Amino acid sequence: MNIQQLEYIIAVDNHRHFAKASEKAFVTQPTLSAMIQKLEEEFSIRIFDRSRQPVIPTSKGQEIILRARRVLAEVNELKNFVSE
Amino acid sequence: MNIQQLEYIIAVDNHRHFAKASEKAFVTQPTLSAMIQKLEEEFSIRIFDRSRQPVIPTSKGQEIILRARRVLAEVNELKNFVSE
DNA sequence: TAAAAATACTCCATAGGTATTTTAT
DNA sequence: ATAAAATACCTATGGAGTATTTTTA
Repeated sequence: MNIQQLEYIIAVDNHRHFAKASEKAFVTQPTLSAMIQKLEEEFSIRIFDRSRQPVIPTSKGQEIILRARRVLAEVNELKNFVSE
Repeated sequence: MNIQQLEYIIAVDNHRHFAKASEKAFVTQPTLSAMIQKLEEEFSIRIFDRSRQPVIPTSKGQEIILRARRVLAEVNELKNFVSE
């Protein structure tokens, strides 16, 4: 798990669209797809259901997204403190 | 910045000793040193004062360590949720 | 002078890219 | 037929190691 992967899943949750999320995250669609797949494999959990459009988080995925947001909130607090 | 770097600075804060911290973090001393240096360069901040033994955090370093602990606490909550 | 951290390399894992294929609307 | 995600493959960065040198007690 890394911070970028958490940013990627938040971007997908925000846009419900891998390609759009990848733009917002400043990476290509295959990179974002691969990183999210890697996270899902590491966790042995499906975070998003891609079998329908728009892409939607699974119920476990929703819980993970919630916690990922909390991690990133603390990361941002740290970054903000450093850049002051 | 990555999660491991935050774990490394916490390990150093806990042991006030790079070599001991590296053992606890299951990496070698040069790896831990390099990763902390990289973080300090990225932040343009000295986190630890190595000019005396035991190694001691700077005042800014203390604030960073405090926030790093909060990040890692949320990371652990996420990991615990996943492995249940 | 002994213990600790820094430096100098080498290596390899993986994050990221481009091109293309598969899948869903 | 078209838009979206997955897959295949390649590259480059950087995380991690060993060996050695500086630096501090």
